[in-house]
Amino acid sequence: MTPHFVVATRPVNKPAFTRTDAEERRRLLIAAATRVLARDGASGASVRAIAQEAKVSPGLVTHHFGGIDALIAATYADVSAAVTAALDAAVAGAGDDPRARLSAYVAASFAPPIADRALLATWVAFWGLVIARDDVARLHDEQYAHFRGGIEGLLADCGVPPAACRRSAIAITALVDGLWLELCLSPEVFDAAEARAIAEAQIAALLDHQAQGERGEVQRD
Amino acid sequence: MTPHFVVATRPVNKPAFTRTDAEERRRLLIAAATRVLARDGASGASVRAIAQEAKVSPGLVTHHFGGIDALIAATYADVSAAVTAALDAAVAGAGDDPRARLSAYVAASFAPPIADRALLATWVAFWGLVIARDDVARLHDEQYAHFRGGIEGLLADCGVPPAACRRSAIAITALVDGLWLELCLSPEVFDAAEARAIAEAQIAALLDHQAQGERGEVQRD
DNA sequence: TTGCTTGTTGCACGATCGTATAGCAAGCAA
DNA sequence: TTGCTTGCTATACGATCGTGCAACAAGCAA
Repeated sequence: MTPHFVVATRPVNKPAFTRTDAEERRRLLIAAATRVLARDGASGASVRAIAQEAKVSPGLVTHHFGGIDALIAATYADVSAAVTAALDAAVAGAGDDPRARLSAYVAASFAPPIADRALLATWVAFWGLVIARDDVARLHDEQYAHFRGGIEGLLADCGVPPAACRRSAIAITALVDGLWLELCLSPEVFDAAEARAIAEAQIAALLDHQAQGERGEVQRD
Repeated sequence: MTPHFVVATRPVNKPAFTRTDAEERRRLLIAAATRVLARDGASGASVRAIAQEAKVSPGLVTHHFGGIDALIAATYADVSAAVTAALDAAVAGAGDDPRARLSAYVAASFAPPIADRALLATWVAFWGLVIARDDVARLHDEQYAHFRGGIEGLLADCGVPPAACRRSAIAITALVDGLWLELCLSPEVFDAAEARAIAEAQIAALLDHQAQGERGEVQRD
């Protein structure tokens, strides 16, 4: 017996969906992709999962981004910008003392929202794309150059001679990245405070060593 | 018109496949998984791709490992062991001077087969699993503890006081890992020789700084 | 109220995923 | 040669993947 009426699946006066400005919708999809990437990792970030997280139809991803790859790349750019903003804000709020600004940068690297297992999942997914795709590799190179440039500036303000800035910045970037990675992967080995102390000790050693080198007391390498 | 005979797809006297000892076959599958992981990354490491690389039927993966996850975990253990062996061999071949042994460790970290884009792809895939799965996370913790323990021993031989060994080892591990990661991700920014020089300069600064601290000249942190 | 623009839905398509299983056959033992 | 053990193949299954497309409808303009 077929019913002669259709059961309403929603209140008749409530819209089935809300139209949104294209750019705003893109932002919402990027935000959803960020959450899914953080929660389920790279393998879980499918078109359907992201669309469900954003409470929209899967077709919208193709419509606004042309494909899942472009959405992931846009998410990479967005997360990178958020990390940069968090680090810049920490440095800007540290006052005028160059050494304090450098310490603020390091401290922010090991504090939320940067030192976060969810952010690590996002970053690992991106590294996978950096290896596999040239366009994402270019995004990474730009971001890394930007990070290193920021450290170089902070080091120059601390009195590091220009000739040593580049290698010192690479060293500190690598140190912070390595500590950040292990802090997120195995939080029980050391905590954020110890990561910060380790980084500070290394930076102090680096600056002292360079100052001695300038005075001619020690000359290695 | 159906032919009255069947076309032979292979010489009648040649075996269609060769039987192999179970343990040996497991090794061959792990080797194939390593190659696929390095070539195509985590997303390309499917059962079918690995089986094709090993020139066997896909069913063999399930038969010998019970599932793709166990094969990937076994591959992780195998690659970790290979890295450990390469580092140990470099240290063992460096003679008796403690400082030279530490330098050999660092140099090996930035040379083949360790500093290799293919190995990075494998490692990134593993990190994704470390985040998603507890059993792989335990594998990682064991490996990291092993690496750090090795550095701690080398540092102790270099005269670093026991109380400082732990944090110094974490610092050097993070520094080398960070340099290794960026060296593999963006080989055009700096090369292996510069990575080695940067790491050596940091280690020199660390050891000098600690020696000064012991003599009471400087006391920070 | 009417019409138009376009953001959005919902479904279908082929490809590929991991896994289970029935049966074949390689190679050793007798 | 015969028989047996078991490594191995081949196939099928359901689930899920990314994408394309036609129709729908929300919301503004007139």
